[in-house]
Amino acid sequence: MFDWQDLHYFSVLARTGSLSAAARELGVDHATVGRRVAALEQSLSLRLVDRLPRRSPLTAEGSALAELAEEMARLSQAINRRARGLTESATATVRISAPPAVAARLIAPHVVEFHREHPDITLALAGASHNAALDRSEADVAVRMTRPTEQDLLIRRIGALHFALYATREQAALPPETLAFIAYDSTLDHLTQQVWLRAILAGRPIIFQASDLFGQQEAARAGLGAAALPCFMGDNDPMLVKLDVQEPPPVRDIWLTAYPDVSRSPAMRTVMTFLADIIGRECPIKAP
Amino acid sequence: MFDWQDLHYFSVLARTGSLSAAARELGVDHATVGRRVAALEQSLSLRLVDRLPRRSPLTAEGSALAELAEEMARLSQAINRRARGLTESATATVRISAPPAVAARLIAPHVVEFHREHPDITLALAGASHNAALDRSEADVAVRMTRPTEQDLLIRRIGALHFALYATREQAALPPETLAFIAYDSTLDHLTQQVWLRAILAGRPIIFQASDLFGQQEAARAGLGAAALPCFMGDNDPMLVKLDVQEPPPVRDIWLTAYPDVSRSPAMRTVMTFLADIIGRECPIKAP
DNA sequence: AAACATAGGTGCATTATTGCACAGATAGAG
DNA sequence: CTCTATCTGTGCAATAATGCACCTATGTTT
Repeated sequence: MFDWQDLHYFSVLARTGSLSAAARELGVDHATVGRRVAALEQSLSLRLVDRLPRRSPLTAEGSALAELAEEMARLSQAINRRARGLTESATATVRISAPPAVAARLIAPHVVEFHREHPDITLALAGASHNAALDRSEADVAVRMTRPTEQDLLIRRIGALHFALYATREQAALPPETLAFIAYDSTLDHLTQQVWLRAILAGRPIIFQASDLFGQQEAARAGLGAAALPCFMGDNDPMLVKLDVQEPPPVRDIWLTAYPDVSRSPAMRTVMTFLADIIGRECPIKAP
Repeated sequence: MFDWQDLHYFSVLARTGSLSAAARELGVDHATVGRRVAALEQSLSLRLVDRLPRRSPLTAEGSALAELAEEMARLSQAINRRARGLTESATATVRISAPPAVAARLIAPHVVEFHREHPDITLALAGASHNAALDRSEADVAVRMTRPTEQDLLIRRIGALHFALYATREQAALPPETLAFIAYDSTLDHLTQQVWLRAILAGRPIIFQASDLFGQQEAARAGLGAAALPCFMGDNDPMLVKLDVQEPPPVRDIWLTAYPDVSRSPAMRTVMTFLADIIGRECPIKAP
């Protein structure tokens, strides 16, 4: 089988009429075009080109083959177009990584309206406790509760997450000194809201430990005790009320991060705008 | 534009399912196939293949492009077939080499009827004193008066060339001891018919030496003397008559020779049959 | 469970291809 | 007719591609 690239060079020679013109279009030396076409002739055992001092007209055989070569050229252009279409539709699947609660309660509820406005963009939302590695393409864009430290990332502050203490009405009506508490397990003692909760215990017990906010919320709804929840969870739960606490509750910045070259694509811009909007509305940076 | 040969390698990978299988079919190293497909992916900005430890399945995008690549492959096979067809019609010009007299007087007069029967085959007839080098493609087929010695040639005896002494009627009517003779020059003393002629001189002179049979025939027609000519020349010349000679005239075999692979082509078979027929009719192996 | 065969990735030496510079030829302009 | 610009072919140095050997991983066979 002949080298398909030799045929490519021949097809351009056939269309342009000279080695030099073909070379200019292909971005190679005229000698290379000459050698490639000669290699094709040898491979096919056929004279495709009459070699004159200043011209290289096609032979009759060359003209016959040029038609098929032209068809190959059209196919290769179709492949390029198809590839571009696939590339564009490939970036129209945007993968988001966010802390589980943020993913499930802050972002997921708004995906319906996003999809209605942008049916051509598919969102893939992953609730992840760990920071997704953008450098390994684990996600295209990430929502983080701590400011990313990587140098080459695009980083934008999009919101402020307020926490508060929540319990059922019955639990809230009890004498404060009889309250019991719901918290994370001790592996997460470093979290800002966990530090705050331990600070307000005042000798009162943590009677339930859960590994995520969902479990804490469910236990609080069941009347087990009081839990430190993000306001977007507590405020939107009709069974829970906010408890007053002397110590001011913590606030954590919400960050959006992605690689700059990826974030330039239209689909990515659209998704990043969407995330900034809903998080900005639910967790505004400036207190209302 | 991507390298078309990269696409070729990808099309074989797509069809065979593995780098190793593609490499075997293409006759290259599996590493080369891997690199070529990677180059294609880079050029198209697309992931075509999932790289697993023992497999390289196509991605969805890869499958989509594989269809177009397969179409390119079919076209390239059509190009090969078309090229072979053109090559075969190119060999429909058959080049014949024969001794000059055989070419001009034995073969050339019959080319008209050959062409009428085979308008698609072009004959190129060369009268050559030296043996055309078939190994250097100086001719496709040769008529020889000596048996070729090359090992790998196809060799066939197609006729017997009879010689005789010819002169005009006036010369033939003279007393035999007064005859003068026409011969080749001394560089051709080794020829069978020249040896025979010198043997029948009986002291009579060679008064004219020519380098070819045409010159000898023209001198004989002019009444200069007697010449040893092939019968197909002498018998077909109304101005010449055959002279009786006691010593039996020589006979030389006529050989047809060509390379076997070339002689298998239909055009070559047709031409070789034509040569064997006309030479067999004019110079039969068995005396009539 | 162990051994064997095969697949894919990678570094490096070898081989092939390419670009560059130059020469010869030709067509067009002055 | 002469000069200029451009085209094509070729030798050689530089660059790129390939094959080879080796390593790791996996599936199959014993």
